[in-house]
Amino acid sequence: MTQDPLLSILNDAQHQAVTSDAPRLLVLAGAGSGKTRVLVHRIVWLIRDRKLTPSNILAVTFTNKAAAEMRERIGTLMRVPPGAMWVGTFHGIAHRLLRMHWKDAGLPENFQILDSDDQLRVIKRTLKYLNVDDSRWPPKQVQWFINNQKDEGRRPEHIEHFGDLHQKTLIDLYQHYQQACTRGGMVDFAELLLRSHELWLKKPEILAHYQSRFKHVLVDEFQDTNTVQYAWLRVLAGQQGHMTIVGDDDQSIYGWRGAKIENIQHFGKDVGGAEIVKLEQNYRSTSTILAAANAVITRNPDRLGKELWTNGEEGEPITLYAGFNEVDEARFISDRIDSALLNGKQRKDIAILYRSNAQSRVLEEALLRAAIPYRIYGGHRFFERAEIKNALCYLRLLCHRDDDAAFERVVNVPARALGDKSVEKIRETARAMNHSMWEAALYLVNNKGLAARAHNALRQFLGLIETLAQETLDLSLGEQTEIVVERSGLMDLYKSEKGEKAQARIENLQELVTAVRQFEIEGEQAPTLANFLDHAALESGDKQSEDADNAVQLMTLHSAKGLEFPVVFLCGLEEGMFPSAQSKDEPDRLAEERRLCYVGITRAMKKLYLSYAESRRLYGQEKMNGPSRFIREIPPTLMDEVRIKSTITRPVSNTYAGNSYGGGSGTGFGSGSSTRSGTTAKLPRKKRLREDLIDAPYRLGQRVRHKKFGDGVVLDCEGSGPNAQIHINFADVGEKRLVMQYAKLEEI
DNA sequence: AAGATAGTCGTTTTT
DNA sequence: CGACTATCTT
Repeated sequence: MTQDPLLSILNDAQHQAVTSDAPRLLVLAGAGSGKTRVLVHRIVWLIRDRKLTPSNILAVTFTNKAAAEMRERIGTLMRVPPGAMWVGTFHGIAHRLLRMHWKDAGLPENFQILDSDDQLRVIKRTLKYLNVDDSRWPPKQVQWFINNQKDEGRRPEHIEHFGDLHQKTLIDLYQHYQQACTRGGMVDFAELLLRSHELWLKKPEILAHYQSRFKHVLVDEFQDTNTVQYAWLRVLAGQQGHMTIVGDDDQSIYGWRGAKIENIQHFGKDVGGAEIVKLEQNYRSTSTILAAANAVITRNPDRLGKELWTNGEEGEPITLYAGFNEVDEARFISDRIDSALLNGKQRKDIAILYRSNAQSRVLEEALLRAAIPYRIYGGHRFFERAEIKNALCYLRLLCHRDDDAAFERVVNVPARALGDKSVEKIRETARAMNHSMWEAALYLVNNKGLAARAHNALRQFLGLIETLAQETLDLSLGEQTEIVVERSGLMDLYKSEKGEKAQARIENLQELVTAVRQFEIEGEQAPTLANFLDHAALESGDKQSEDADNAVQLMTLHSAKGLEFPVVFLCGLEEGMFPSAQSKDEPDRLAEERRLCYVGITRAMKKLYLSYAESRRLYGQEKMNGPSRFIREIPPTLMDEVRIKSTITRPVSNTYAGNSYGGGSGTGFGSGSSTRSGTTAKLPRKKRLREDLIDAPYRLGQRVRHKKFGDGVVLDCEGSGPNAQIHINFADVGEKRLVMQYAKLEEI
């Protein structure tokens, strides 16, 4: 019994959670408490000991990454891939249901998924059509409104406007937007969920089928569920179905996008009693880090209540640094990273976390100057990049001519003399005919409804799509994509442009072909183009070379959720930054900021650094915000405050400032003239270290020794071979340019 | 039909 | 301040 691989490795709480027979189980899983393990083991236990079949189980997550991990771990533990088990994201599962029951859901068989970019375009068009002033109703806000309503399960007819013109207009826009979607057979992300919820309500026999199939529903990150998601789950589980929900109210950080922390807070009451298991033993962090996390989060009201503990070591104290300004703060961080690397830490073991993306800039510059390779999370994902979306829109048109969003996007890309007025004409005609733009375009071409130039251009475009569709009919997906990328003219378009950007676009298009081929290989039996397009829409593609490159990780606190790093720098801890200015005066929002801080602290395994800048340049103005209240909430006994006096004098130049910092906290301003940002060399923002590494005789950041100049760090390499110029920052004499063949450098 | 330029705005992100 | 957009200009 003790050798049972399923249960023997679990602690008591985990064991209880895995083997509970309660029809409603709430697992309150603290950070680093083994929640995925519990989910995975519970699923396997249900199959083995409660004789469920894989098809009786539905496991829901938020991200594709989490779903993939769970699926894989279940497979490993069961030794067979759990084929019939549904493991996926809310959206993925909703999508699957809608594909299977499209008719009952009131959708066309070939409906397309609209990503937020497409959605915004459709909304802009709707605004134009209704002649709505886009300064009073900014498209982004309209989008937010629509998605919000959908997340709350509301259709336009459910919303009251109480005679308010603004609200009335929003509802109008929602309605017309929805009509546009219907006309083009388009379904946005929120619609996937709302539709499948409506499917449950509208078709009891379908609901009954799934209720009897899914005897057990398990949900991960339950604190992030919104209203529709929760309603959908509740209806599906019904009276009979078992529910296991796993989550942590203290890690609810997505309230601003519709997540309802109440879902987890009131779950027990809501379902008429649930067994609650708390996973409080933490396997990730030192007790010092946990004590800090507990101290912060305990200030929040209305918690379900949980306190992390560990059997592990106390570890090092937390280091707190008060930067003189944001540049100084960044320099401190890059310097400490440098030492950590010297002490044998891997770059990928180190993360810098911040509240908002704008903060990454200074950090990047400091890392670049210190020649430390880094990687920034965020920005556009693979399938969202403009060139990829253009290619995808051509593919979309191939399988669905009526996809207006796709039509509009590429009808004049590459430019083929179809100006705004021609497109407007097509749009109007479509509107009048109550048909898609494709139909309208056909009509216009057949009836000579356009000026000669536009007429020819449009005819050519329509012909191109038809030809491509026919000629690639029997080809593999990969070949099809390759041909579309070529013949659409997209490849030539980017080839004619110059610069790194265009080069990257060409490479991305090539990578798209690779991605399609990969999809073909991995997918079950001969996937169709439509399958791939769904995949592209639903998985915007992590395609960011994963942890292949060993680099310091920079990301927002939100993106860091779920991850862990041996060394964490949590920076920008100032009032107004973190907690953000917009949140600090509203209790609920402040509480969410505090949870975000809790999330940040609990990412650290061994060593945590906290830092802030006494003065920060923000929007072109110097601000003195003062240290974040979150710092004060951590017991001082857990922290060491670094106060390095500016003692080292160095030659005045624009070189890296080495080990001298501006004054510590309490020191007046202006005392550290050496750290003024004006002396900072301007570094090209887009230049990433990884690209510079190619063919360089030395790795950037490589430590080298020179007979005369002593030890230094390689900053840059120009050229290769014996005449290559090596740019080195020497500890003693500052920056030097040396020629490879004479330098006689020794690697250290 | 692309390029300059004025104007705006300024958390957090997944699907 | 600087990134992004919308509008104007050539």
